[in-house]
Amino acid sequence: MGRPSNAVQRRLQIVDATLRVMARTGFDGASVQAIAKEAGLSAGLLHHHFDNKSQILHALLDHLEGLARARHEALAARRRGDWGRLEAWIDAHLAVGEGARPEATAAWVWIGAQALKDEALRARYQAVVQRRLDELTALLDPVLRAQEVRLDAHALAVTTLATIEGYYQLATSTAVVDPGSAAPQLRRWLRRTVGGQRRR
Amino acid sequence: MGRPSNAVQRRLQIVDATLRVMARTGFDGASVQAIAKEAGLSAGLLHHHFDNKSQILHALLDHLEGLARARHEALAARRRGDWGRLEAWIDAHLAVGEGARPEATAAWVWIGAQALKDEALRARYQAVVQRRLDELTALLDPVLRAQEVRLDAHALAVTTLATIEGYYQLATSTAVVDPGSAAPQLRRWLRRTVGGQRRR
Amino acid sequence: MGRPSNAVQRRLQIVDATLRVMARTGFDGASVQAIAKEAGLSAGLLHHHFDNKSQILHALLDHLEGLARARHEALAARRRGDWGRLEAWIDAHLAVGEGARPEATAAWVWIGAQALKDEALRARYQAVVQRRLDELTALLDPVLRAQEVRLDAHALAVTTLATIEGYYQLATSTAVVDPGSAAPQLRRWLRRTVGGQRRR
Amino acid sequence: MGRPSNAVQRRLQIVDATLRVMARTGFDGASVQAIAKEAGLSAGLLHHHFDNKSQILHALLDHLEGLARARHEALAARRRGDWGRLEAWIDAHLAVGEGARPEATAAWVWIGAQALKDEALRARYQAVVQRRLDELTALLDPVLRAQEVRLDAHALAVTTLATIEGYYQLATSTAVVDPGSAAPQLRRWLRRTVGGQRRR
DNA sequence: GATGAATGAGACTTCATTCAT
DNA sequence: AATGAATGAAGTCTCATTCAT
Repeated sequence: MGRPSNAVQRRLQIVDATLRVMARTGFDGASVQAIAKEAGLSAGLLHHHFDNKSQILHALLDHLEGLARARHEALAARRRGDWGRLEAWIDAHLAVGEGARPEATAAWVWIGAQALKDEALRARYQAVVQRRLDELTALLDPVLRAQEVRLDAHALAVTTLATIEGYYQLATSTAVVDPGSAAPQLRRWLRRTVGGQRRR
Repeated sequence: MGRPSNAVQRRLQIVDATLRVMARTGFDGASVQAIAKEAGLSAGLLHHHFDNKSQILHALLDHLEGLARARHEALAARRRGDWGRLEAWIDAHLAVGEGARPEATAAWVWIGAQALKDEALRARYQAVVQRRLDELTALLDPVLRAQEVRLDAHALAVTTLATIEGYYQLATSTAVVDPGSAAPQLRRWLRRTVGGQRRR
Repeated sequence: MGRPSNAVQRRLQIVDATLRVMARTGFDGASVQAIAKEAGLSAGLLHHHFDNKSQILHALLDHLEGLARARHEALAARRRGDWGRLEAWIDAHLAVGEGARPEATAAWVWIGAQALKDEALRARYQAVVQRRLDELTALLDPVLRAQEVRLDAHALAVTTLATIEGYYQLATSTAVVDPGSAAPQLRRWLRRTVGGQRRR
Repeated sequence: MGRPSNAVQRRLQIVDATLRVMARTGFDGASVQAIAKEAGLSAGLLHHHFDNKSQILHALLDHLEGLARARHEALAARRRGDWGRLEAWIDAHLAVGEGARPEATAAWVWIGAQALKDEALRARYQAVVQRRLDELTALLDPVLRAQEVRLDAHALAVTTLATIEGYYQLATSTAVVDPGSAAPQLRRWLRRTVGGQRRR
């Protein structure tokens, strides 16, 4: 009885439009009107599905985390060993090519920027970052142990994540970074760092 | 003969107020009125000294570059050798403590964000990044040569700069990074990377 | 033969929800969506049972008049004599306690306010006021005659009704009126006014 | 130096436009746009002089109190004796004619209505009502004493004020009250109440 | 140089109402 | 009868910018 709900699909449609608009025109350009237009919907409808604009960003943040997770799982399925799993994670978060969404990088940077002003968003953003840090630490730890390298896995994870975030930033706002080279470069550096003295 | 011009001082006053406002409330909060209030001036006066808001950001970008340059020169004066100069550069851009301005970090992130929308700003932002990249490459090159390490100095500079930018981002929007540990951590990593096989 | 109509019950349900919402959040808060939520119905259904929002107010006006009438009848049944009937009427419209609905007072004030904007509502509101005035005049007249007081019953009715409306207003928007004292106070004043010279 | 401020005059202009709009179209019609149009100003300018719409109502409330006070003082100057002062107060708040502003009545009613939703406004509204109550009590007290009438001046003041408020309400929303007769009627009633037994 | 009034566009949001199901 | 999606107009407010003084 009654009209069937299409809320889930519509919300995804709105979030995806936000992703595209943000990648194209930054956060300033991502007005509710602009998002509505990109999604082919009326501005009023966006408020039927989200309480306010901030909620759309929250949903986008979840969406981005989901995209990264999905990509990681797809890539991890093909790799074996501690090194393989670590590289799969890095490729999932940094590499271009199959399954990558360039818009996601820009959107992620904008959300990070907006997180300062929006307290609730900041809390969620920080949680995602923390989660990534934990994942990375867990992946680095066995590698370090196997190589008998005396390095703090957590500290290395922070630096690695910073590098990834920095690549995002530079790739979004400048042309000094070749997107395709980021992942190989980081993999090389990590291998060198971790394995550098393995034969000592 | 009229009153003496105080334009230079006023411009600096405005730029510095922008720096503080941006660090506190992000780009969204940095309205012309808010900047004027922070500077203790009227909003109209800001447009007397700058054509438009974007010009204030341009000036702030220059100001930030100047701050970093000044800090670098101060630190470099005390260091000797290729390693010393490289570490001085890193400390100038990343370390806390003497001469560091925490607000500059946040403002830099916001300017990077705004650069996407504002084409002219993006060009200048990119130029600054390029300049830093060149400086860093020039500092890394002799070190790599001395250690007889076969690494592309430019590629290493990109990764290093990305790490620095990423630290900025993480420090501004989250609490997962301890600001004090960023510079030592990066120095350690670099030494390991560059010097790792120096004894081979 | 189709399902039996529940229109009457639904309309009452909607009107009663409006009464509660209005008492709680004023006319501003009484959006169609808010009323629907309070009633546990969908907003669309409200327009199935009422042509538009104004019609709900019309129905609420009728409902409020019905409530007062019912209360009056209940109270009048226990009283005898001209004085008794007059006091029953006053208690029905002003007294707290048994059968009184505090929400009705606030809702009545809001409807009076809205009546200015909504022409059709104003006509009905005015009709209700006129009816009350007539009732009050008819009740005052025999009392005045019996006391051989030379007062215009209609003029006295207007003032009395104004006092009642004023009590509503003050009780709704301020705390300067003790709701429980309004009816006794008005009764006392009336007795004094009407009976003041009865022994002349 | 700099442009001279016309803020006081502009604020008054805005408040007065609000008074007129409210009297004509009620609170619903008193949108910021409508007020701006009535005042012949842009909507943006209203927010230059008032933080938000609610502040305009606050100022209007003050303005209305000022109007009543001014009228009272003008009328009181011509009257002598306890009775004279009491009647001057009543005429100031209720009578039509010289110095009376019919719009003020309607605006006062709307502000009372809006006070329920707006907590800060309610506090001020209540303060004004309380002040009037105190004034009225102070005026009634000597009259009651002189007549050796055993009546509680405060209770009588509440009822009198309620009657006045009720007249406002009825005059604003209905046509059952002849505005010109309100003040004489109330004076007559008061004289009867207070003086009824003076010759006992 | 400096102030503060003034504007107009555009931001987010709410809401009564309509319509497909 | 009932739901919930959908719309479009209108609401309040912010803001970069211009202009009179």
